[in-house]
Amino acid sequence: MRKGKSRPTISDVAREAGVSISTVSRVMNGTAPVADETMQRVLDAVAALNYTPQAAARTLAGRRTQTIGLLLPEISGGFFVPMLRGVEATVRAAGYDLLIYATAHAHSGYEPAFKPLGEHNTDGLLVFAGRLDDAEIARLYSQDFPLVLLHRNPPTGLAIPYVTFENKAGATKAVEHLITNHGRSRILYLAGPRGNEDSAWRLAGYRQALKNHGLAFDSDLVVQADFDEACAHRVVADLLANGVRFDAIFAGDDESAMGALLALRETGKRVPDDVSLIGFDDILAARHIAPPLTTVRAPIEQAGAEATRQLLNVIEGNDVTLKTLLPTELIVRASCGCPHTQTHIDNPVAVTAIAA
Amino acid sequence: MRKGKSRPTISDVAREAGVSISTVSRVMNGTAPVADETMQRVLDAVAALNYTPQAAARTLAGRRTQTIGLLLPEISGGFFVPMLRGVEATVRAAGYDLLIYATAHAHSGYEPAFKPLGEHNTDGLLVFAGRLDDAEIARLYSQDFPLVLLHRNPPTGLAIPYVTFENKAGATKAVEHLITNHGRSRILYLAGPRGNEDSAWRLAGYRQALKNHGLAFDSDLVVQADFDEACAHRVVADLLANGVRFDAIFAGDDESAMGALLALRETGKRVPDDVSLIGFDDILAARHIAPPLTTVRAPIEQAGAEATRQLLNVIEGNDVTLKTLLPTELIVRASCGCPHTQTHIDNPVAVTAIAA
DNA sequence: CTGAAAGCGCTTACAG
DNA sequence: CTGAAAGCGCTTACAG
Repeated sequence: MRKGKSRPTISDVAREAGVSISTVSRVMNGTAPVADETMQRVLDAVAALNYTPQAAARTLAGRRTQTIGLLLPEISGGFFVPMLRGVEATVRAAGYDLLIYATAHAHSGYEPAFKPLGEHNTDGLLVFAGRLDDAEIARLYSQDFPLVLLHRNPPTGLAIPYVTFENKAGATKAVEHLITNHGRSRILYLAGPRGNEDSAWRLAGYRQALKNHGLAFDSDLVVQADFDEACAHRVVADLLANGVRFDAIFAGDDESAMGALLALRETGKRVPDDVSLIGFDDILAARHIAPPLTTVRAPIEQAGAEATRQLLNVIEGNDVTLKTLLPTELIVRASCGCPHTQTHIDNPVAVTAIAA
Repeated sequence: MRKGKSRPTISDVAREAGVSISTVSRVMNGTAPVADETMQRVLDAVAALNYTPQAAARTLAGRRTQTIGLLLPEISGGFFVPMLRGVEATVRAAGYDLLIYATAHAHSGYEPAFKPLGEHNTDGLLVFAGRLDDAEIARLYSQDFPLVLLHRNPPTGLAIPYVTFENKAGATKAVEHLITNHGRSRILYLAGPRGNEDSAWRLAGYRQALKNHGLAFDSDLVVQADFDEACAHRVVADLLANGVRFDAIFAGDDESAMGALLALRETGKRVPDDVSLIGFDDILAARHIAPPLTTVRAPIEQAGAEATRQLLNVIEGNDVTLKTLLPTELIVRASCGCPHTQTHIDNPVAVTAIAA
């Protein structure tokens, strides 16, 4: 808006068509029956003036923004992209707009005057993990403001829908593969950021696998790598320098797996001969690195789409699924030690059940 | 908005503070002097009621949306992510909101009722390449609607700012490196999508390099790979199957370079021994593939940021730079045939000037 | 420094 | 099927 040879309004269209603005509104929205001939006159006027209703006026009068907000910690990497795509496509398909706010720049000196996304500019909010504290979530919830959480549980007592992956099962499969198929026993776990629920469940799966096979849990083999390549690189290099011994790495996500791979290579360790490596997520890059990364595939884009669908259900008063756990599956490539000749793009080998 | 125990409005705050709504508006916006004591009362009321001004009402009354729209062909890959991040950060830093519309799903049966992004819901639009046809661009321009183009020239005669890379210079450097340092002479060029201006300039740079070194241009060595990994994979595989001979590939972007690499590997060609490979962009994955990809680094994130800055200039009536060409530089890794021991993450070797 | 009033461009009962 | 009118929650001259 602003500037410009002042845009046509609903009144201009009404005048041009010789009807009231109520009628124009009705044909624009299909909100009540209109005589064919009248409708045609309005449509012609709309076309002649190139009229588009102004969003703010519709929102104010109609009490709905028709937009959904997405609160993200950042825009980057193999994870947020498919998630964002899943959200965007679903939002659009439902006829809503998408407002996004990412805060990689949270500490860049910029402080927004008001909350960037909220009741004042959206009909509902998709909140990624730790992007909103419990108090604010509780406040919005108490106002009946539609919310869906991604990759975190709601604060206790609040019936807010959330969607995440089958993290524990996926992690268990991965670690059991390392133990059973490759005889590994000293397996490093590269954890995500402190407080990250996905990482906590993956750790639980890791411990479950050890237990299933009678291996002791050694807390020295759990180190924090923040789901970050550079951090994982540093951490694994340190471990190696300090002589910590391990024969496999289960990385909490693929980004940290890639950092670990670099550190191993720099230290002269061979993957998978000396150290087996498995990641989590199956980001695009996973199949392109050398060796191709064995990893637990997580349906990231679907998570974004499903969360959006639930949010739309809340907004539109439909039935809601409070808890959605999306399945994961082990994708076996070469970094674990399995033979891997497959280089074709679209045909990863999926192993859903692990042979004993 | 919607639902909820009806949110507090400016009138509620005014009543609570014992002032008029004009005064509340003034302290919310700092738009006129207000007595200290009055201001404090208002601030207290705002805090007590947890008041946030409603965006739609501000827009309608103030005639500005305070939001910027971004029109994208898709959300994916190594390219759109950094661009989106550059845009988002800059938009936020200026106190605007960001509305994004991506159309990977253009043909998914969904047809928006109105234009998704435009004068009705944004103060200005960032338009990626072919996302808007010339007619619509001309119409918006004729309405004085703020626009900035990314990776395309404005239609002739229209003074619309645009930002892109120094594509030709970068391509020339890359191809000359292949010729001079590695003695290559039959160099394949993997072009981008039809009509893509970046690709056209990269082709121009490729031809320039051939010319500089007295090599003939062979149109058989220019094939379209759509800046797409799968497409490049297929196209290069076909060429190889048909016995087309070449000793190097200059890929129009890194994604197609990765596809080419797969095809070469499947056919038993060694990179770089049999075929040298250079890409364009320097996406994150470039350094992780094997061999690490030599490529022309393009400042993608800065392009997004700079375009946003120019758009803000237009919106706010400041001076504008009509044409912004961001510099590129050759990043030498191993896929071209150069020795490459560097595996550290943050230290690619930059070659700005090519030794003769 | 402060308030009353008009107006931004729509939607939605309410009448007919 | 159609129109007149109220109202959504703000901003911004205009007066004082």
